[in-house]
Amino acid sequence: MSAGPAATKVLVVDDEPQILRALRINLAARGYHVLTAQDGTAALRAAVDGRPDVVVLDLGLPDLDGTEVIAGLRGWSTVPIIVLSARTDSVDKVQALDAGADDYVTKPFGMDELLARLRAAVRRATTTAGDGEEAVVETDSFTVDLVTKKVRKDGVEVHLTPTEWGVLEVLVRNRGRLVAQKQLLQDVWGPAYATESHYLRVYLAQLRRKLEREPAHPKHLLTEPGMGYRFEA
Amino acid sequence: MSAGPAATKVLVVDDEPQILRALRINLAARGYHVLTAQDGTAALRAAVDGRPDVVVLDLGLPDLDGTEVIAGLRGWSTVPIIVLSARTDSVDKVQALDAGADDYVTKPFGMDELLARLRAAVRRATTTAGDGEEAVVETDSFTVDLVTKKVRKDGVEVHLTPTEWGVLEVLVRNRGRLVAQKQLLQDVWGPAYATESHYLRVYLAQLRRKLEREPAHPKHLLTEPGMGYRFEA
DNA sequence: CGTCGGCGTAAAGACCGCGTCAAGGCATCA
DNA sequence: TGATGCCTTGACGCGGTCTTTACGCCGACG
Repeated sequence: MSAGPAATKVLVVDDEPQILRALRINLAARGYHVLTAQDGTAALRAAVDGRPDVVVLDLGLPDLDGTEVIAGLRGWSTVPIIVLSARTDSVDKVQALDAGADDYVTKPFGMDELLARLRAAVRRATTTAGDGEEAVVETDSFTVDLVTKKVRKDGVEVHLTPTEWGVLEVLVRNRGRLVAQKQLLQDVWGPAYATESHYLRVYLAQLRRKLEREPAHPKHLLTEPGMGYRFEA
Repeated sequence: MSAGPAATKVLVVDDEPQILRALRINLAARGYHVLTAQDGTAALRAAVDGRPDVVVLDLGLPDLDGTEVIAGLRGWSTVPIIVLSARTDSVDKVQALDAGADDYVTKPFGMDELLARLRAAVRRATTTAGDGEEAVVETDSFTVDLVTKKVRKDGVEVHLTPTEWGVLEVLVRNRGRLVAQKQLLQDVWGPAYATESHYLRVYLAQLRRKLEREPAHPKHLLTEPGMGYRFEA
C-alpha cells in the first residue's frame, strides 16, 4: 500500500501444538508475521481479524470439517490456502482442492518444500494482485454484502433464495467483467448443468424483479446476448 | 456455430510418448483443448503460438533443463505451470517452485489428483485475473478490453454480437501478426467452417463500420488479399 | 481489351436466444 | 396431512443475429 514493505502475514491452523510451534518458529525465523489458530472457528475469526496473506490449514481439526473451513474462507476471500494433511488418499486431495484450496501437502512434509510452496502461493497472489476486493458492493438501487450474504434494496433487506444468491454472488465477484453462461451455470449448479441456459433466464428475471428499479430495463444485471451476463455498479 | 473455442487450453510437455498420450486422452475426455510438445524449445514455441491457459511440464526434457523452460515462460507470461517429475527430492521441488512453477506433482501420480490440481490452478488464474492493464488494447479510434469484453469507440461503448466479438478477439490477440482466413474461421466458427471465407468479408465489414473512422479505408482491421487479416494498433 | 477471382457492401428471410408467465414436482416443517 | 417455499420445466411472443443471396468494384492475367 503506502508505508513501506510489511512482512507477509501467515495464518497457521493446526490442532497439534508441536506442529504449530515448529511452523511458527520456522516461519518467524524467515521474517514472516505468524498468526495461529487451533480449530476451525478460531481460524475463521483470525482470518477476518488478521487478514493474512496466506493460510496454512491442517485438515482434521476438532470442530469443523476441512472443507467447511475452506468454504468459510472462500465465501469472502481469495487468500491462498495450503492444506496440510496426514491423509494421502487422492479423494481427500480432490475434495480439498475443489473446495477452493490452492495446494495440498501430505504429512510428514519437508519444511523447505512447504516454504517453497508458500513462497509460490504468495508470489502468485501478489503478482496477479489487482485485489479490488470490497466485501460490500453498492449500486444506486441496492447493496450486496459478500461476507454476511445479505442484500438490501433502498435500505430494507431483501430475501434471496440460495440459488438466487449463488447467481448474484458470482456476478458481483466478477463485477464489470462478462461472465459466460457456461461459467455461471457451472459455478452455481455444477459441471453437469453447463448447457441449461434456461435457468439463467429464469433466475436473472427474478433477481431483476427483486433488485432493479425497472426490471424490464436493467441497469446493473445486464445481458450480453449469446455470450453471458455482466454486473455493473 | 459449433462448440469450439470456449474450452480451456492445456499445454502438455513430456518426452515420454505414453505419458503424453495418457494425458492427452484424459484431458480431451474432460473437454480440455490439448496442445502437446516433446521438448523444451517446442514447448516455448507452442506456448507463444497457442496461448495455453495452463501448462503441465515434465522435468527431465532432452534439450533444456526444467528451470530454463520455466524461466522462458515466466519471462513473458504468468500462465500457471504444474510441474511433473519423477524426482521426489525436495531440492528439486524447491528449485522448480522458486523458478516460478505453481505446483509440483511427483510421478507416479493419480490422474484425478492431477486434474484437481489443474482445476485449482485454472480457477485461481481466472478468478484473480488482475491482468487489467495489459489486456486493454488501444488504437487512435477505439479500445478493446480483452478481460471485460468491452469495446469503446471515442469513449462510448459499442455493442458487438458474439460472432463480431469472436473475430475481433482473435485478431487482437494476434495483434501485428497476419491471421490466416482458415485459422480465423476455425477459431470462431469451428473446424467445419474452414472454407467459408465469405463470412469473414461480412463480419470484417461490420466490424469496420462499427469501429473504424473511415470504414472504406481501414487503418487497423487490415486485409491481406489472398492470405488473411491483420489487426494493427 | 475482356474475363475472372477475390473483396466489400447491402438487404432479406430463417432462425435462435431472451424474457415472461405459469404450472408441476419435491422437499421441509408445522 | 396440509401448507409453504423453492427448483424445475414448458409454452409463447418478440427482437436481434446469423446465414445466404445478389451485385458492384478492382486488380491480375491472358
